[in-house]
Amino acid sequence: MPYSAKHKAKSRENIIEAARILFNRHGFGGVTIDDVMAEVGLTRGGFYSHFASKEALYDEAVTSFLMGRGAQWRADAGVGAAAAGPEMAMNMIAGYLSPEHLADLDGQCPMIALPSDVARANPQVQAAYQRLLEAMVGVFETSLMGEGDTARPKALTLAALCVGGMVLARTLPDSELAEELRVATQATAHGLAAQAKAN
Amino acid sequence: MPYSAKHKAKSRENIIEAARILFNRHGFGGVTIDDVMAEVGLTRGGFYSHFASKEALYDEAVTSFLMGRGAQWRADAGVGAAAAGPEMAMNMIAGYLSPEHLADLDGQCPMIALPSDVARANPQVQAAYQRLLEAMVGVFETSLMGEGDTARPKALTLAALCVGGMVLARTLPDSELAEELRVATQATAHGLAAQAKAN
DNA sequence: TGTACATCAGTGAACGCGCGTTCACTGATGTAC
DNA sequence: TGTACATCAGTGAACGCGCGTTCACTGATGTAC
Repeated sequence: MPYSAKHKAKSRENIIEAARILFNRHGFGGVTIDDVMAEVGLTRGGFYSHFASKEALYDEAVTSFLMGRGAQWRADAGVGAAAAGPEMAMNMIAGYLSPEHLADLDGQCPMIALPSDVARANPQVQAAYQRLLEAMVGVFETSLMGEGDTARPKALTLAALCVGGMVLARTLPDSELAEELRVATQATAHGLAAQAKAN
Repeated sequence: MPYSAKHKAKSRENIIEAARILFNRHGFGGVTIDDVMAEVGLTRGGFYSHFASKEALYDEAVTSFLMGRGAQWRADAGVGAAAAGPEMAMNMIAGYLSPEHLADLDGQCPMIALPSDVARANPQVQAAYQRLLEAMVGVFETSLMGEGDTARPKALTLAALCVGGMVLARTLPDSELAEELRVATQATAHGLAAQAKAN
């Protein structure tokens, strides 16, 4: 048998990683198969021995964020740690609405980079996107569990604030206004997460 | 002179109106010049006697929302009325995060439909988008003026909540989750807008 | 150890289609007389 | 009032390019003997 067993799997991973970054930067329509393959040092033709179509790659790229960097974020925030509390939500908000995340075009969360693309993509891609949101909401909900009935709606609201703030900040050409928006959104989100259970 | 003076202007308006709706539904890349012209009963070739390019049309379509339906919304919310107060913000939130707006693919605010398109469009389009946001923030800020220092950041946060909630709800394939998100976001936004100045 | 071989990841030319844009032309309209 | 005319909004064929996808081929690799 030619090539080691892992050779092709490695190429596949490289392609997905390159795709995730390029899609984040330029959107689905702004990236060509050529772009992706060139990025990993391969040529156009080989693509279809790895993926059925460009859309299939898109799906994989979104999912890879959830499993990779997204999982890292959740771990950093304290998910899975023995004592889950409001500080888990606080950590997530601090990271998601951070200046670093706003500046990180390559590594950013696809929920920020791709919403209008996804709204018109096939159901598989939309499902991958929804899993991203559910993971985020899940972190908030777990973190705020002590609040009882208000935990769930508050978790959803925090997700909308995080994503909404970043989407708008990313889209605005005026970077001062973008930063003002990021700061205001972050402060409010922190406030909501820290609010006493009495609410 | 052939044709009445208003004939061409009317065609131009029709094209922009059709474009606004189609772009809202399908995004920039999902709409062709043919689609737009066919919608108003004209043919492809005539387009370029009205607009320099597809991107120029995109710009006009976003701006037309601001001037048309967007202005209507602001008036409905009470902008320009003698007594501007928190209820103006409440009205805006009620309308923006309403089930009707969520369902209205054609008439929706372009900030919801097009964020990732715009983030990669030319500066002129981005500027048009920013004016949309500034109009919305302006309404909130005016409405909350009584709060002093907190009015501005709160206005920005409310805009992020409104747009973020709708963007996510629109993107989710699970309509129950989408509705849950819309309701939670709306409730929080209402709460923030109504909060005592003491905050 | 060295050589022939089978496999298959990757190559790159070609295909086909869609779409933004151009352009020579048409025909409906209002005006001049 | 009626007719010739100039204008220009709109027509539709054609162009050119990009890009997703296909396919016959290549050559690097590990195995068999």
